[in-house]
Amino acid sequence: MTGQIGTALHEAVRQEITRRVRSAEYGAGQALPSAAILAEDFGVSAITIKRALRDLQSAGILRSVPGLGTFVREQRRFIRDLDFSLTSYDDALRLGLKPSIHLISLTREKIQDPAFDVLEPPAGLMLCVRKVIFADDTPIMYDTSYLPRSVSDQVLDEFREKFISDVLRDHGTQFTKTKLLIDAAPASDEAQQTFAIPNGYPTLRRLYRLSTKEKSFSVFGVTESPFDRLACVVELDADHKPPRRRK
Amino acid sequence: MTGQIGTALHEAVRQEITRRVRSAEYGAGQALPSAAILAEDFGVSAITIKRALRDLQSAGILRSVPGLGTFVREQRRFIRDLDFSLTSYDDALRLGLKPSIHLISLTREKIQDPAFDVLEPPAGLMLCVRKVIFADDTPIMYDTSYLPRSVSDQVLDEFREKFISDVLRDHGTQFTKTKLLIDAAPASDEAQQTFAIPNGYPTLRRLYRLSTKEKSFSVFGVTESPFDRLACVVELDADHKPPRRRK
DNA sequence: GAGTGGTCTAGACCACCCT
DNA sequence: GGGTGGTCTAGACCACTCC
Repeated sequence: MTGQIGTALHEAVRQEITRRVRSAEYGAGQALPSAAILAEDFGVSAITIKRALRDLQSAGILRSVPGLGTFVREQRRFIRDLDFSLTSYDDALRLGLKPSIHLISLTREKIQDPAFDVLEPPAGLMLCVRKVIFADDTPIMYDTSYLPRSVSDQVLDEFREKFISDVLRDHGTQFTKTKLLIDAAPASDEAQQTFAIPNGYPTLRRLYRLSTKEKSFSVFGVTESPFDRLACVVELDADHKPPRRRK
Repeated sequence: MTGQIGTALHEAVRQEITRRVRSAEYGAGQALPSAAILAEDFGVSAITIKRALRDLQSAGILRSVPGLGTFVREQRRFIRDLDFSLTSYDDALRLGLKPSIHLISLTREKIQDPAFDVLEPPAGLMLCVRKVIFADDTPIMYDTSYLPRSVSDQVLDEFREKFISDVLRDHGTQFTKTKLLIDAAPASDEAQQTFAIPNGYPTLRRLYRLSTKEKSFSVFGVTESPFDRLACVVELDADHKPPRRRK
C-alpha cells in the first residue's frame, strides 16, 4: 500500500488536515491534537504525521513550537500601496498600524546578489543598513539598504528610527523615480530567523533603486517579507509608458 | 549527537550541497551523485540525505526525477515589465522569446479566492478561462481569468490563441486602468502539476483587475508563476499619485 | 515528570528509467 | 536486472515547556 501516484499517505493526511483548518474544525490560533494522537486517529505512523505537519508549516498553514504543540497560523496580511506613498511609514499609519524599526547592523559592503543586475548597481563598496520593520509589534519586512559612502555621520544616526528615504528627504535630497523589481523567493537565512519561518518558506521580495536629482546618488535595497504578512498593490493607467524605452 | 540547535545534520548537508552547487562543483543541469553515494560520502544515513535533497527541491535548487536521478536546476528567469505593455505577449516578443498559449478550460465560476477582495470583484457567475503561457516552450505562467458573461461566442473562440486583453481590444474594448495585487504564495495544486514543482514551492502571483470605459465591464484574473521563472519590474515617478485617495 | 515536536537511524517496499 | 528516488514504518534520543 505504498508509492501509489498522487495518493501518498502523507499527502492524504495533509489534505485532510488542510480541510479541517479551512472548515474551522481546527480554529485559528488553536492547537492541534499532538502528533501521537493524530497518528492513532489517522491510523498511520507518527513519522508520516510529522511529515504532513512539516509540509503544512512550509505552506504557512501551521506553526509548530517545540515543547508546546502545533498551531493553526493566524493570517493577517498587510497590504502595501506602491503608488500611494514611497515610504512604508505613511502606508502603515494610513492603515491604522503602529510602525517601528529595529536596526540590525550598519556595515560597508558590496552589492552581490545577481538579482540586482536589472537595477544596474555600482560595483564598489557602499554603506549597508539592515533593519527589521514592525507593524503592530509583528515583524513584516527585513530590509537591506545600500547607500553611497558620502553620507554624513549625523544623517547615519537617524537611520535607527526612521526610514532612509524619509531621512534623506528631510536633509534636502530630491528623489526623481523609483525602479522596483518584485519577485518571490524561498526565505533567506536572515528571514528564517527574523520571522521564525522554516527553510523554503515563500517570501515576497522587493528590490528597489531610488534615483535622485544628483545622478550619481542612488539608494538601493531589498525588502523581504513572508508571503502571509505582506502583499503589494499598484495601479497603472492604460496609457502609462516608461520614461525611456530601452534598446 | 542529535538535536543540537542550528546544527541539525540535514541542515549541514543541505548547506554543503548548496555550496557545491554555487561553486559549480555540481554544474547546472548535471546529475548529483546518488543518495546512497552521498550518504556514504557524508557519513550520514540515506534518509538524512534524502531529507536534505528534498528541502533543496523546495528551495528551487535541485530537481529530482524518480528513476533517473537528482539534478541541479537551471535558472533562467523571465522579467516582466509591468508598465511597458499591458500584454505579456508584447513583453515576450521584446525579449526575443516565442510566446504561446495552451487553453486548459473554459467554465462558468464565481470568484472565490479572498485574495481578490482588494480588487472588489462581483459576486455572481463569470466566464472563467484557464490557460498556461509558454515562453520558448517552457511554461512560465498559469493564468485564470474571469470575464462578464456578456461576451460573444465568436470572441470566446479567439481566447485559444491570444491574450484576453488583446482580443477584447481588437473588438473595440477600451481599457482605462489596471489594478494589480502582487504577492507570493506556496504553489497551488494546478501550479504543482503545470510546472512540475513540489508542494510549498514559492510562486509569484499577480491578481489583476482591468477596468474599461464601460463601468460594469471589468476583467479579473490571477497569474501564478514559479519564483525562478518570473519576476516583474515597475518604474514609478516620485510624484506619482493614485487616481483617487480612499478613505 | 510528563508531554510536546524535532532529529536520526536501519530496514523495507514501491514505481520508475535505462540497458 | 540493477540503478534511481519516493514512501512508510518502528524505535530511539534530544531539547523544550508546563505543571
